[in-house]
Amino acid sequence: MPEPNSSNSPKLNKMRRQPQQARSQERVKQILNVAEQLFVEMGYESTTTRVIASQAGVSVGSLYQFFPDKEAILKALAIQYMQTQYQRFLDLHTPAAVQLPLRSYVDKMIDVFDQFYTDYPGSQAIFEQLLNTITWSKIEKIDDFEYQVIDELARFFQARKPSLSMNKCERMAMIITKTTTELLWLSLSSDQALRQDLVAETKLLTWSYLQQYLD
Amino acid sequence: MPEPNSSNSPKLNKMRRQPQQARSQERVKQILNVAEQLFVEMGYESTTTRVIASQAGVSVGSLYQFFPDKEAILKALAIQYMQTQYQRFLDLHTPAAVQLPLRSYVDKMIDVFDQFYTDYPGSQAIFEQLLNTITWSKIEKIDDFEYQVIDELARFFQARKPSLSMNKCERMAMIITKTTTELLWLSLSSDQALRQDLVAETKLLTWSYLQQYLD
DNA sequence: GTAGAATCTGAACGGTGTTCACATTTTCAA
DNA sequence: TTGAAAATGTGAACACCGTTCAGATTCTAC
Repeated sequence: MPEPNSSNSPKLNKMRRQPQQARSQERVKQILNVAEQLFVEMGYESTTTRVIASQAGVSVGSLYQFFPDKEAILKALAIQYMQTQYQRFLDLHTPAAVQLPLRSYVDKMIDVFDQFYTDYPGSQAIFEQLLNTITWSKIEKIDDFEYQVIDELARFFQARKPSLSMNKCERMAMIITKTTTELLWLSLSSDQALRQDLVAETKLLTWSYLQQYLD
Repeated sequence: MPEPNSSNSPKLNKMRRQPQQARSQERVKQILNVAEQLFVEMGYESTTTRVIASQAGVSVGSLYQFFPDKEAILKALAIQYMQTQYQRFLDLHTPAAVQLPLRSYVDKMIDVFDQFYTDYPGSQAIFEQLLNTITWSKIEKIDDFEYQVIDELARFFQARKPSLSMNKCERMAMIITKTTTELLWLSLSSDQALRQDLVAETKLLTWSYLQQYLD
């Protein structure tokens, strides 16, 4: 059977063929490392597959053995970052967090995302390139992560105030996720002074809105 | 002198050569009409300059006589929409508006933008394509419009509460502009029920935040 | 009517992402 | 150890894109 996964592997067809030998896996890492550096330095569009391959010490053909197209490389990088970002968000939601004053929780939550971008400076460029590139309709896995964040946030809201319907909680979570994401991105391309100010305003905005329902 | 405007015309170099004959002006309109339809139907990337030209009954060379590159066509369409959007926003800021209760003003302002997207359904797709395409750094004219909106809004805030510093007003305006833009875009790709809900929540969010400073 | 400027044309250019027939390397049963 | 099958690697070739430009065509004005 020369077909590893014909066309019905909904979760792992990022890669054309799963690398089965240690050598291949090392090459995939090399490609991702080189690609990230090039994407950040020169931008996605200006980075050609030929250059990625040559810098990684690999032929173009090999590159296309692991990734179905150029976009898949960018996606793979973005997904790595999104996974760690989501994990940090999950870690925040301890049972104790439900008891926190609303304002304290909001501050901590915004700080988690702000800190993530500080700890992984490359993620900003990768996310940016991804949004500018992808055809937007159907990003499959990509906004899957955003939906997970919204869902987790909604559950947290309901734990705080059980009288609210799950539907309402999801709307609130959607609003908060979208606005904070947008504002924190804006803060990333600002100088230090404006950045701190924007983070503070984001907290105030989020708290003002949530106060209308929770508390 | 075969050079109409060498390189120092900062405001009108969207077009390579200003059409001087009636025939040319008609062709430019044709190109813009055809391009808008194709961009909306098939997306910016999938629409080739060859197809735009042929559908408009024009050669590729002619197309490049009016527009320096493919992106300029998309920009020209977007700028048309942004101008009318900005005008509607300006019309809202009558002297009487300063006296309105905060909640009423917020409702009206959000409605202006929501109504704009309803009246010009094509604008959504054009804006979307633009954001996905443009290299982000330096969009010149594009976020010039956003800055004008922010500036106008900041002046309005200070007229409402003169004790606030202009700096603070600008920060508030920036926050409001970014968040409402994001949320209204989200509402556009939602079904009727969710859309109305999102517009209502956007108003609540905006009002909750502004209340902290104004009032 | 005609010189000269404006305009139009589409084959040609340089560059891109992607493929594929073939060469090379690894695996593993005999 | 061996050798054939499977996995992997290669880069010239392909299809297509945005863009240019030398030459043909049309318009303007005297």
